[in-house]
Parts: sequence; structure tokens; C-alpha cells
Amino acid sequence: MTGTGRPHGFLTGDEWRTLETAGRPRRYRARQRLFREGEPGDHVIAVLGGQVKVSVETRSGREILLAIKEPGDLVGELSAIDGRPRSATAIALEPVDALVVTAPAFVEFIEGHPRIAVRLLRTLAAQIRDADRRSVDRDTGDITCRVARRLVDLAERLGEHRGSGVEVTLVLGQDDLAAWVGATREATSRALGRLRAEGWLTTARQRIVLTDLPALRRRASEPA
Amino acid sequence: MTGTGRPHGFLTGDEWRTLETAGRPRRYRARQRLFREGEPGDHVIAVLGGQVKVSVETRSGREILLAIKEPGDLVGELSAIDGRPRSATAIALEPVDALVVTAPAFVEFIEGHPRIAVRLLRTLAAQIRDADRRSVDRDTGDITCRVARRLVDLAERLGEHRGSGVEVTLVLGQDDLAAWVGATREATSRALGRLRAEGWLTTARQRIVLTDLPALRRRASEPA
DNA sequence: GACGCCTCGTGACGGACGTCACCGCTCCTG
DNA sequence: CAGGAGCGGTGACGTCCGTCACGAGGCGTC
Repeated sequence: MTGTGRPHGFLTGDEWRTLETAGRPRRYRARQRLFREGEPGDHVIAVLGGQVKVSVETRSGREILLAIKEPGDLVGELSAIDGRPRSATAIALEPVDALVVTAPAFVEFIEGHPRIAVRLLRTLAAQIRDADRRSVDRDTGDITCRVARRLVDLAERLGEHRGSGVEVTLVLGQDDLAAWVGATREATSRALGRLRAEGWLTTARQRIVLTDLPALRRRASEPA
Repeated sequence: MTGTGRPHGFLTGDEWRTLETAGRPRRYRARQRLFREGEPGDHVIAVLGGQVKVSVETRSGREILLAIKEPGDLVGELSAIDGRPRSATAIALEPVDALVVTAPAFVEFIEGHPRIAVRLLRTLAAQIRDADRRSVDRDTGDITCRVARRLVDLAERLGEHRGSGVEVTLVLGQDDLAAWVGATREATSRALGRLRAEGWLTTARQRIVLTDLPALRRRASEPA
């Protein structure tokens, strides 16, 4: 939250204005697809408002969540950078306000602003670190452990604090959570059941309320 | 193999020479550690000769292989770019010839050569694609499937063809292969046993010879 | 307000893989 | 050459999780 009404992201206000002259504003409806895996990638989308889910689907139909893009983030920048087809599918989770920039215009923008290039390098570096951490997380601990870890993560990033200040409400379905931790919906549901039995959270339709963050944090790193 | 005696990598010969003036040559012994996860990252290492293994270790002691760096690749560039600590450990697999560049010198080098920055963006993009693909691979198919897939991959990248031209010899231990596919050594050994029983490869100490690449490729994508 | 869909919960079952344990072989070293 | 360490193969066992199946409840829609 910058409080400026302008997404924080990796650009300053001035730079955003420059990019805006090169792009075309566009709105996406909730659940609308921005692009699909395998398509040629001829444009970058800068998210101004709303969240975008980036995921891939395995041959067996399981969805794997790669990232949630927020205001200030770029979507589809990889294809613009290397010219290869989309490696994932992007879907708007909510109504999304965006700026669509063609790949050539984007490359030109980058080459003309070396300091922006360096900042873009930083965001890509962060993505690599994130992806590597996902690889480790996925191999560490059982599903209950991974669910707890992911919930704590999400709570820190997206949770809306309310009530006494220790409660955190997450708005997400169990399907999405399952894709995050790399498990089935059933296994995730059971893991939530175990955590619920401990009294650390409550569940409802499209909502998870964390009532004991410290305990969840402990469980997230426990060997068993 | 460019045949020039200069690593191919992401730089031209001229650019390599420029970078050389900013760096200090150094040799690492086989199995020597270049840096360790968690350390501050104040330098980049450009690999001139030999292979470098980049991996992380889970709390339970399992190793997860993130990348094998070859001549022309950079190691430790993330820390130089974003200034954060090393996110992984790098170990020389063989005697390694390298160029060590301090982080500030590297950043200066990048900022002074916009076209190089764009090329570096491309290599980072490739790393992200690679990491994402790992996430998918790891969730697709049983271990035999994943072992076959990884072997085919490695064969295409590193394999030395010999004999009738369809045989590919890989020099790697089963521990490393296990880390690569995200499984235990035992499970990997059993998977190799199954593939061996089909007559598609032979195994020996630190060596795997693929004798039926097409069959392995088929098995790599088979649901069962 | 009734129906239907979507989300969540849970049971049963089987299989794949992790864990532990042991053995044989090769290669290196003294 | 003898010993030992490193690597590879395999068996037994337990268990976690994927698969399939079904049911309950909330929410929207007509």
C-alpha cells in the first residue's frame, strides 16, 4: 500500500507515466483469461489493479500455481524478453485493471532506460528465488506442514487483519490452496481438518480464519 | 562446443574480454565449494571451464538440485543483482576455471552495456522457465517416469555419444540423479532397475549408458 | 421457494515411495 | 594384498497420499 493510488511495483510514478504512453489500458473481467500456455507471447501486461493467477496444468489435469501477480507486477514478461511462447496460463482472479504493452515497445522501453533494466533484473531475480523456494517447500514436510506454511505466508501477504488483531481472514477456496501446496483438494481438506482440530483456525466457504498464527508457524516448520 | 576455446554463454568474445578486465581469474578444485547458502553474496563467478552444481539442502538433509552450470554460465548472479544472501550452495563437480567479479563491478558492467543487460534478462528468463518446468515435472508421473525424463534431458545436453551413435553415456552418480528428480537414492535405483529390465539402459559405477533413447522418451511421458 | 450447482467434509482402498537394513562390488590406499 | 570406504542393488515394512465415491450444506437462479 503506497497510498498514492499508483501501484508500487518496480517503477516510479514517472516511469509508469512513460510506460503508459507505450501501452494501451485494458480491463479484464473476473475469471477472464489473459493468455494461455503455448500461445505466442507478443505483449506484456502490467497489472494496475486486481490479482492475476499464473498457473500451469499437468497432463493429468492437476493445476500447479506458479504465482499470484498483484498491482505493480508484470505478467507475461518472459515471452516479451525471450520471444518464446507462453509457459503458463494467466487468469484474472478479480476484475483487473491493466496496461497492455507490445513486446517490441517493451523491449524498446527497457533498452532506453538502463536503470529500469536493472530493476527488472531484480524482479526476475526475486522470481527465481521464489521458484527455487517452492521447489524446496514442496519437498519439505507432509501436507499438513505445507498447508500451514502456505497459510502463514498468505496471511502475511494478503490477509486482512480483523477483530482482536491476531485473527487473519483469507479469502480463497480449497482448490486454490491445494494447487499452492501441490496436493489434491481432499488431502488439503484433511490437513485443514487437522489444523482445525487443534483449534488454530476455522474454515468456511471460501474463507479461512487463522486464530493462532504462532502455533501455525510452529507447525509449519515441525518435522512431524 | 563452439570450437573457439571461449565459452559460448551469453556474451560475445569481445564482451568476455571486457569482463575479464573487471574480474580476477580463479581455479576451483573438484568438489570445492564456491559459496554456501546464507552467506552474503558479494561476487559473481563466470564459469570458463568445468561444471558447477547448484543445490539447496532441506531441513531433513535431502539435497535438491537446482541447476548445473556449464562454461559460459554465471553462478551467484542473483545475489549480485539484488544484494540478498546466497539462496543456494554452489560446488564444483570437476576442476573449474572461472572469473570472479565483485558485485559492484558486475552491476557497473551491466549498466554500462545495455545490450548485455537485455541478454542477461534472457538468461534469467530461461532460468525462470526452467524452474517452473521443474515444478511441473516433479508433479508429473511416478519416479520411473521422472528418471527417464531426466536422463533423456541430460543425454541431450551433456551426453557423450559413442559406439553406434544411439548410445549415450552419462557420468553421474545415483545420488545426484536422485536429487535431480526429487526422490531418494533407493527409489531412483529401483527406477533404474526397471528401465534396465526393459533393456533401455545399462548402469555401472558413476555411469549410465542409454541404449534405447526413443523408448526412454516414450516412457518419460507415459501416464503409467 | 424449490431446484441445482458449487464447495467442503469424510470414508475406504490401494499403491507408490520413504525408511531402515543389509549385502556385494569396485576402487583406492596404505 | 588386505582393509576400508564409497557406490549400487534389493528386501521388508509402514505410511502418507491419490483415487473414487458419496453426502451435507450454502448460495444463486429461475
